[in-house]
Amino acid sequence: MNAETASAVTIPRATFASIVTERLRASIVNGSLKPGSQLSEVELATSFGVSRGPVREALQRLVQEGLLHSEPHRGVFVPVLTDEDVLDVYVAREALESAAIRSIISSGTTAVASESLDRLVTLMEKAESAGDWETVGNVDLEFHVALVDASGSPRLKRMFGTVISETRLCLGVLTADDARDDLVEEHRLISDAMKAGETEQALAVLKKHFDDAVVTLMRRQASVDAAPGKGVEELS
Amino acid sequence: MNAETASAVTIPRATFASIVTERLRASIVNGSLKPGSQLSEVELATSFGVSRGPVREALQRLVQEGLLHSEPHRGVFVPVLTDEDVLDVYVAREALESAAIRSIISSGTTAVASESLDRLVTLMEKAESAGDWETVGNVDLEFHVALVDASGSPRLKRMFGTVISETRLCLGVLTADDARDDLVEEHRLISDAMKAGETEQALAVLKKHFDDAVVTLMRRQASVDAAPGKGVEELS
DNA sequence: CAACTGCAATCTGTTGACAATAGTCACCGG
DNA sequence: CCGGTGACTATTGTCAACAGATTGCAGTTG
Repeated sequence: MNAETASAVTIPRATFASIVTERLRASIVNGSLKPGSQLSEVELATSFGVSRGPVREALQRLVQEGLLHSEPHRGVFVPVLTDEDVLDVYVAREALESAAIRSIISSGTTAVASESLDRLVTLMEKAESAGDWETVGNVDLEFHVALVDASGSPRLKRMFGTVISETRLCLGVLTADDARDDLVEEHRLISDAMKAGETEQALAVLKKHFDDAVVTLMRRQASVDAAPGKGVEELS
Repeated sequence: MNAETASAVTIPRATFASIVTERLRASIVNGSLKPGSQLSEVELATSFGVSRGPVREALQRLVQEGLLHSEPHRGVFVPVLTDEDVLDVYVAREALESAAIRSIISSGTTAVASESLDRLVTLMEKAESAGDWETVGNVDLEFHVALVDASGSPRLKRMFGTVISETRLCLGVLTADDARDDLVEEHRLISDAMKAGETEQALAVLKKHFDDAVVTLMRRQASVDAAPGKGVEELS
């Protein structure tokens, strides 16, 4: 990460706009930028050491990705995800990933897909037995990205990129609390079902996988809401 | 069009960027801007009578919609859709619209969905009997947009917006040549199947609908390729 | 005659400043 | 005490100019 940043500063073969976009996206999904907080163009511009132009471009991109919310003449804000949003993210994921599974199996490229998928599941299992839940969470997402990648559809992949970012947004970091017993196993089941050409079986496991994730997130969100949260603008 | 321009000059209630975006989008989907051609920022700016800022913003929006292709430090181009692209667009559409159908039926909001869907099908049938193929094509797309809208999923809707734009891009204007006998009827079948709660039936018709569209587009593309086309850069 | 190197033109990327709109807040009057 | 009106401020929309990069051409050299 350091090397990338350093080379970016010295030799911006990538544009400032794309750099700012990446940095902002990372800050949003890893939680550095708290949901609900406002992002000022001038503030970001000075903090990044660039002009408003690239910042403006980056903000616009992220708004269209759904990672930021823009209120005209008010400002852009980090979105606060409601229960409906969480549900909706998983509706979108199911749509995309189901299509990917169908596409992979029907096109007969299951073998190459399973190879990378299995590798990731093995990684997950290792991280799980090591109790490294953060890695489990990251590899989890990698698995699903690899799944959609394997479909070979640029558009599925493109759309999934934004949705997976939103997933990260509402996921934060995975902790031991969120880990279900069958979280890792479900990935193995999906990969195996695909390998066996059992389309319906794979889709069923995927759906269960998402349903479980949603209830876990809902429950966590409920506990956060119940807690005397750090209201940003309540008692100012 | 004149009125819009005039009001825009005097009272820009909409921003220049959004105006340029609309105009460009229209030019792209209706074919005024030939695929493969480069769009110069300064050229567009002068032709629209605005600065490069708004033009740049408009171009960026369209790039993210998939209606334009950007090569860093090179410029933005109107994409040339290959057969794989056409296929991929319909893979993406099937993913999204299938999910929409499932979501609508399972959430029991089929009644309200069918109402607007039926209305559009009726419009299509009228246009068809009038031989107005352009209207048939437009209402066709409206039908599918309404279908995804009815799912009530903001993310499905957002993703579909870009894909439907790409569909327009590879569709151009519908002519009598492209019109299949069962084109309009299939929409009625989808709506009816949904109304009856026949999920699998609706999905099957949708798939056939897309498969037919793809072969039609492929055939047309093949004929275009075969024709001694106006190669833009071949014989310079 | 072909290939390589250097230059120039043209485009994008970026900047800083200006202008206008909308939201906010304080003040005044009823 | 409450409502309206005014100015103020923050943010966005827009512009013209500058800088960096890429492409194509021309001149030169093997």
